Amino acid sequence: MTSEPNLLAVIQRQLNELNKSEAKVAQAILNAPEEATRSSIASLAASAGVSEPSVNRFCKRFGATGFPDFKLQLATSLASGVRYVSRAVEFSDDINTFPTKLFDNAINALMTAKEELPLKAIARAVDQIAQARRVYFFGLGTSAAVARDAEHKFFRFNVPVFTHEDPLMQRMLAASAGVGDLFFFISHTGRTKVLVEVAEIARQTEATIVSLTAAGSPLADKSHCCINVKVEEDTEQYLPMTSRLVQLVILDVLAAGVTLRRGEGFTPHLARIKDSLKDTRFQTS
Amino acid sequence: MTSEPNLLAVIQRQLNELNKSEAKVAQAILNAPEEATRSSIASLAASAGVSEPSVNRFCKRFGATGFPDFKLQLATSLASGVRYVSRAVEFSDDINTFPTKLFDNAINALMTAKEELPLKAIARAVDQIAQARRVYFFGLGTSAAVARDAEHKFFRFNVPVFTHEDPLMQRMLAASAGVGDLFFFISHTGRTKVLVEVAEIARQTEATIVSLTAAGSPLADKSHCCINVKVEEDTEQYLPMTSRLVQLVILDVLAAGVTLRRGEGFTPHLARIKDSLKDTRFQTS
DNA sequence: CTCATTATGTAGTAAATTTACAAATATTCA
DNA sequence: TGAATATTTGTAAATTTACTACATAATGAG
Repeated sequence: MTSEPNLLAVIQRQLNELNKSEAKVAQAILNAPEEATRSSIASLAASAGVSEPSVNRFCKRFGATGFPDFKLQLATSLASGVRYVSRAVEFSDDINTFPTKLFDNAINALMTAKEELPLKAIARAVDQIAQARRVYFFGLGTSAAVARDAEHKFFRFNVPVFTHEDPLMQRMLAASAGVGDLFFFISHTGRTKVLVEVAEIARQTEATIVSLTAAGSPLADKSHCCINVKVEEDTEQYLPMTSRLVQLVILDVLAAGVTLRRGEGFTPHLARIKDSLKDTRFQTS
Repeated sequence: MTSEPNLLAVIQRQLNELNKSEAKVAQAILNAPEEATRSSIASLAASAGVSEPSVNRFCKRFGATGFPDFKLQLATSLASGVRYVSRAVEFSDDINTFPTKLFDNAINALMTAKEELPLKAIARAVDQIAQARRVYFFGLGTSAAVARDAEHKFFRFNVPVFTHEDPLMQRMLAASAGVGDLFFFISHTGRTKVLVEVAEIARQTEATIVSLTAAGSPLADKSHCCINVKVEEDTEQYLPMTSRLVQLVILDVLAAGVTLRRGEGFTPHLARIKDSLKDTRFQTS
C-alpha cells in the first residue's frame, strides 16, 4: 500500500486543478473530514451540492477505487495524523479520567518517538557499546533512575557497567578514562551543567561519548554520538513523565541491538543469568 | 467518539467468549486485518465460512452500527501503526525492524494495561499514600530502578520518602515501622522471596502495605492494597522490558492522584521545586 | 425426551454505489 | 461569431452491498 501520509493535505494542494464540482466535493470534505468518513455518497453529494457520480469521480481522481475505498483512506489518514493531542490532567478530573489521560500521553509519546527514530545514531551507538571495554551510564535526577535501569540491562553482556549518581564520582571517573571506555549520558534537556561538565572532562580523554538527549543541546555537542529523542514534555505538568519512558525503550532497543550483535551463541549466557534468579523466587503453585 | 484504541486487541481478548461463528469471523479478521477493511461483507463471510448476517452480528457485538462502521473502526485502529501482537525480536532482524518491534511491544503493553486498569485499587492506594506519614518504596533488580523513580516523584508531596535496594536495610526499616508508615512494594512476579519476607515483617507492624505486583502472588497476599497489573512479558525474551514501563506509568498515575488530592493550592509548591532546578541548567540560547 | 433458549442461516428487501449514457457547458478554430 | 469538438456534469438504470425478518438448527435445562 502506497497510502499518502495525509490525504487531506493532498486534496488541499490540488484544489486549484480541480473542476467546479470536484472542488465543491473537496471543500465539503475539508470542512468536515470526520463526518465525511461516516456519511454515504448520497449525503456527501447533497452537502457538497453535486450529484453522486461527481463524488465518485472525485474519489477515483485521488487514487481510490471508489467511494468506500476513499472513505477508508481518509479515515486512515485522519487516524494516523497529528491530531492526537496530549491532554493535561486537570483538577476537575476524577479517578475515571486522569489515569486514562496519563496512559494516553505515554502511549502517544512512544508512538511519536517511534515515527522518528534516529536509526543511524542507534546503529552507531550499538556498535560502540558492543566494542566498549567498559560502559558508564550517567544521569541525574529522574535520568539517574533510567541509568540504573540501563545498568541492570547491560551488565548481562559481559561488559563491566557502572552507574553513579554522585557528580563528584562521575567527574573523577571521567577524568581517569581511556581508550575503550564509553560514557553514556542520559538527560532530557541536555543542559544540566554538572553533567555537561562531566562530559567535557570525559571528552578530553580517549573515551567515547554517547548521549541520549535533545539534539543541539550542550550535552549533544560534547558527544561523539547523540541519540536524539524529541519528546514534548507537557510544560504545565510539574512532573516529568513521558520523556523517561522513551529513554527506557531506547535503551531496550540498544540492549537488543547488542544482543543481536553478539549473535545466537550468546543466548545460553543470557539464559544462565535468568536461571540464576530461579531460587530467589517462590515457585508458582 | 468513544473509539477504542485497539480494536484488534479487544477482539483478541474476547475470543473465548464468542460463539462458534462469531469466533470464525474473529479469526478471519485477526488473520488478515488489512484485507478485512477492504472486503465486502459477503467476501469476509465467505472467507470465514459463515453467513453474512453472522458477520453483521459480529460487528454489532463490538459496538459498531453495522459492517461499514466496523470496517471504519478497524481501519482507524490499524492506522495507528501498532501491531497488536507482541512480536519477539529475532536474530534475523536488522536495524530497520527490531527497534520498531520493541516500540510496538511497549505501546501494546501500555494499551493493554490501560484497558484493564484496577481503578478501585489505584484510588485506594492514592488515599493511603496521601495520608501516610512516611513512604518506603522497595523493589529489587529492575524494580529497584522503578522504586528510585518513584522516590523522585513522591518526595515532592512533602512526605518523607525512602528507597533502599539493600534487603537488610529493608528488613530493619520494616521491623521498626509503625502507624502512618506506608510500604510500597514493586515486583513483577510478586514471588521474590527476600522481598516477600520484608513485606511479612512489615505486615506484623501497624504499617500499611501497598504493592504493585501480580494478583494472587505471595506478595499480593501480604498487602492491604494490591495494584494488579497484567503484563505478559515475552518469556523467550531474556530481558524484562514492558512490565517496568507499565509500573512507571502506574506510579505516575498515583503521583497525579496525590497531586489532585492535595488540591489546587498545592501547585505553587510543585512550581517552587521545579524552579529550584533552573540554575543548574544552561539557558536556552 | 420435551420444551425453551440460543445460535445460525436463508431469502427477500432496502440501501448504497457504480456504470452507461445523455444533456449541458466550455473550448477550439475557421 | 458560430459550428464542431471536447469536457464536464447529471439522470436513470444496473449492480453490488448491507440489513431485516423469519425459519431452521443446535444447545441446554428440567
